Amino acid sequence: MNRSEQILAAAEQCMRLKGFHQTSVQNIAQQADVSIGLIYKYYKNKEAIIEALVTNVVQRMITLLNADFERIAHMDVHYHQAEDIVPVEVESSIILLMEVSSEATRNQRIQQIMKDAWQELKNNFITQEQQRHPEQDANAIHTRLYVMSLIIDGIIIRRCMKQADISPDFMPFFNAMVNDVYPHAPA
Amino acid sequence: MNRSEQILAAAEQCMRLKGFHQTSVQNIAQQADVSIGLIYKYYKNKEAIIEALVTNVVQRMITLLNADFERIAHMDVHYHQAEDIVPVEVESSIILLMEVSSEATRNQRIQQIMKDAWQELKNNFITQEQQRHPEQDANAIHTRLYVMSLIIDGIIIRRCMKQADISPDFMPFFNAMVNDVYPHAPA
Amino acid sequence: MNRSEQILAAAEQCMRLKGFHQTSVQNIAQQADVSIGLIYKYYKNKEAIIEALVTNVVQRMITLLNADFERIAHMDVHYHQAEDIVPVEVESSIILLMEVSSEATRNQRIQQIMKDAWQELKNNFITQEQQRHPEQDANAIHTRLYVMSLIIDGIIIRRCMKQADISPDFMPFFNAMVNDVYPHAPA
Amino acid sequence: MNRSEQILAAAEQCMRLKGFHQTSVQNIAQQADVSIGLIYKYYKNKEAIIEALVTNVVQRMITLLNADFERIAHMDVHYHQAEDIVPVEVESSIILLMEVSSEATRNQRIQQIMKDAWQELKNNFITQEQQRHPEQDANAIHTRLYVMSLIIDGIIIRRCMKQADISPDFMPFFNAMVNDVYPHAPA
DNA sequence: CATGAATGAGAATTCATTCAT
DNA sequence: GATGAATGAATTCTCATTCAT
Repeated sequence: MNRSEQILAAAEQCMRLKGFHQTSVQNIAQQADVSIGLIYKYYKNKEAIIEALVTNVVQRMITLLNADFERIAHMDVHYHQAEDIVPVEVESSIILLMEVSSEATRNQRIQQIMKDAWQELKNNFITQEQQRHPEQDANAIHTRLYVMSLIIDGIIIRRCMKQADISPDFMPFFNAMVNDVYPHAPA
Repeated sequence: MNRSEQILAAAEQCMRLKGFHQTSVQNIAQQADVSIGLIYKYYKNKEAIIEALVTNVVQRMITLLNADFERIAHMDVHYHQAEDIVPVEVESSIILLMEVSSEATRNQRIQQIMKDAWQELKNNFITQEQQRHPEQDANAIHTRLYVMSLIIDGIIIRRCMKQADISPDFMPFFNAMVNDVYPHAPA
Repeated sequence: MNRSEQILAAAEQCMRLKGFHQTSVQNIAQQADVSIGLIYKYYKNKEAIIEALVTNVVQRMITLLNADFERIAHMDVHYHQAEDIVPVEVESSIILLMEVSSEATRNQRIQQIMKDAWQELKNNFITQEQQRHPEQDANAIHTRLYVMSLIIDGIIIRRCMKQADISPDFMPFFNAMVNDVYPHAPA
Repeated sequence: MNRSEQILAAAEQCMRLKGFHQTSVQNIAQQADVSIGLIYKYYKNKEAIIEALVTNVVQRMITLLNADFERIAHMDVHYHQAEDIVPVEVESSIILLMEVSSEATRNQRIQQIMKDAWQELKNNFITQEQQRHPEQDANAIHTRLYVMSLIIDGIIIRRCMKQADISPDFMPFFNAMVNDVYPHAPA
C-alpha cells in the first residue's frame, strides 16, 4: 500500500466514524501516521481527499453490487436472512454513502461521481442479463435492476437509520417479489 | 410563530442547504433575523438546536407517513406516478433526514429520537390497521409496514442520490407488490 | 479612536517595522491588544487591512505634500537643511511607501489607489498655483510639480536607501533649481 | 552558467514577479529546474539567496550607472526622452531595488551591501571626473553625482509608482539643471 | 428581553529546511 | 553530487460561546 492509499485508508477510517466535515486533516495525519504536510503532497486539499474517497468507495460498491445482483438472480429464492440480500460489506459502507449523498446535494463533482457510478452499474447489469437471457429487452431488465436496488437501498437505510430488526414475516413477501422480478429463477 | 420556532425554522432552512455542521450559529441568527445572543437564550448550544430540529422534522415526517400509509392502503392500486407513492413533502425533507441519519451514527441522542419515532409510527399503523381489519395479527401488519416503507425509502433515496427517473415499467411491479401487501385493497 | 482605527494603527506600526507580508495578523492583534477574531470583524482579511492602510497612508501623504509644495513655493529659497525640503513626517512614512510601491507592482487595487492619489495631488497643486498666478498655464505648473516631486522622491529614497548624508554643496544647486522652477519666488 | 548562477537567475526571475518573501524555495527550485536539496547545497538558506541576489543586482546596477553618468556627462544636453536619462536596464531592476530597500530597513547585512555599493559608485565617479577635470575638487564632484542621482532616482520612482508620463515641458528644465551640474558639457 | 462586540481554540494550508537514498 | 519525500511550526481564517450593556 503506497502513501496515497495509506492516507486514503486513514481518511476513510476517520470519516466513517466522524463524517467528512467533522474529520480534520490533523485527524487523518494522525491515523495515517504521517505529517500533515505530506497529505498535501498527495492531495491538493481536503476536498480532493473527499473526492478520492468517494470515487474509491463508490467503485468498491459497484463491484460488490455487480456480484450481488448476479448472486440474487441465481440463488434459491427462499432466503432466510436479510443479510443474504445485502451483504455486510455493502452495509458497512452505507454510513459513508449517506455522507456522500448529503455531500452530493451541495457538491456538483460528488453528484457527478454518483451519477456515473449508477450508470455504470446499470450498464453492467443489463449486459450481464442479456447474455443470460437474450430474449429480454433492456427496458425490462432495467426495471428489474430498479426494483432490486430499491429494495436493497430500503433495507440498508432501514437497518442503519432505525436499527430495527427485519420483520420475520418479511421473507415470504420478498421471495414473492423476487419471483415477480426474476420469474425465471428456480422456485 | 414564537421566537423559538422562528429560530428553529431558520436553522432548518440553513441546514437543508448546508448541512448541520456547515451551518454556523451566525448563519442561523442572520436567517432568523435575531441576535446571536438570543439564540443562546432559547437553546443551550448548537447541539440543542440540532436535536430540536431533528425531533421537529421527524415528528412532521411521522404525521405525513401516517397519512400516507393510510392513503396507499385505500387508494386504487393502479398508480401512474412515483409522486403518488412518495409525497413531495416527504421527499423535500429527505436531505435533512440523510443528515440526521449520518448524525445518528455518531450521536446517541439523535439515534434514540429516530428509534422512538419509528416505534411510534409502527404502533400507529398497527392500531389503525387492526381497527380496519380486526382479523389480522400484528405481525402481518408489521410486515406490510416494513415492506411499504422499504419501497418508499428506496424510491426516495434513489431519486435523491442518483436523480434517476423511475423506470416506466416499474409501476406494474409496484402495483403487484402492493396487491400482495394489501390484498384487500380495491383492484 | 475606534476599534477599526485602533487595529489600523497597530497594523501600521507593525508593518513599518516588518513589512506587509512579514507582519502576521497575530502580530497586529497583539499590538492592538485585541483578539484575532475581532480583527476579522472589522476587516474581511489581511488583504483588506493592507488596502485600508495604503489608502490611509497615501491620504496623509497627500495632505502633507499639499502643504509642502505650498511652503516650498513661498519660502525663502536659501535653504540650509534637507529637512527643510522634505518634512520628517513625510519621510517617516517612506518605508511604508516603498512597501506600497512593491505591492503595487503585483496588486491592481493598490496600484489604482496610488494612481488616484497622484492625480488628486496634481489637481490640487494646479488649482492652488493657478489661484496664485493666474497667468500661468496648467502645463507649466504640472512641470513644476513634476520637477519638485522628482527631487523630493530622490531625496527621500537617497536618505532611506543609502542613509548617506546630503552633500554640503548640494544646497546651492537646489536653490538654483527651485529658482528655475519658481522664478517668481523671492530671492 | 553554473549551478549556482542558474539558481540565482531563477531566484531573480521569481522575486521580480512576487517579491522576496512571496517567493518560496520551491518556486525557485521549479524555475531553476533543480531539486530543492540542491539549492541548499549552494546556499545555506533562503536568506543567503536573497543576499547573493542583492549583491548581484547591486553590482550590475553600479556598472550600468557608472556608464550612465559618464554618458550623461558627455552627451549633448538636449535630450528628448526620459529614456535617454534612465536606461531601460536600470529601470527594469527597480522593482527588485524597491524590495531591496524595504528589506534594507530591517536587515543590517542588506543595508551594508547598499552602503558599500553607493560608496563604490561615488569613488568610481570621482576618480573618473578628476581624471577628466583635474582642476575640480572631490566635494564639487560629489555634489554633482548627488544631484544627478537624485533626479534619476526620482524619475525611476515616478515612473514605477505612478506610471505617470513625464511632463513634456520637463526636458528644458532638466537640460538647464544638467548644465548647472556639468557646466563644461558641450552645449 | 435583546444585542452584538469580543474571545480564542481549532481548522486548513503553506513552506523553509532536513535527510535517507 | 543530486533528489524529493517528509516534517511540523507558523499562518490565515472561522465559529461556538460568553457577557457587558
